[in-house]
Amino acid sequence: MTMRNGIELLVRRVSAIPQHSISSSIHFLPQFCTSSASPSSKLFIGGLSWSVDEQSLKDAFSSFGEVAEVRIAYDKGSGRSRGFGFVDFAEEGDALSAKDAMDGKGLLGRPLRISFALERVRGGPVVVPRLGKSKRDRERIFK
DNA sequence: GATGAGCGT
Repeated sequence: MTMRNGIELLVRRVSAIPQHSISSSIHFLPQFCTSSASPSSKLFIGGLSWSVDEQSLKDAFSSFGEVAEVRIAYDKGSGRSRGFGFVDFAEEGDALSAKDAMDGKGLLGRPLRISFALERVRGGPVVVPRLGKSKRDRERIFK
């Protein structure tokens, strides 16, 4: 568990909690909830044409830097594209410039919707911690 | 031969 993984996990847990009920010490968190500001080398690519495959997606982004991984979400049954995918860059800066340059731009006639990818959760359902009113209870979510 | 926001077989 890296520090950032821990923080992102924490963000996903507290994002469902009304902000006014949370201590002021974590009011900075919403900036991580906005996909546009989340620092990552992996991009979520939405708005893909059904006919875009992983090879053409990689070709469309490889001019911005070394592409470490490309995935397209396919329907389990039919095998058709679900219209979104992921592009992971070796360098975070390349991911940012690719996002800035390609977000809203067309690929095969469809405008791309690009944001930074959420961390894929490899466990079960996320458990939302129950917050109390005491300071000690609030600090429990940092463990 | 379909569909159009979303976060991955």
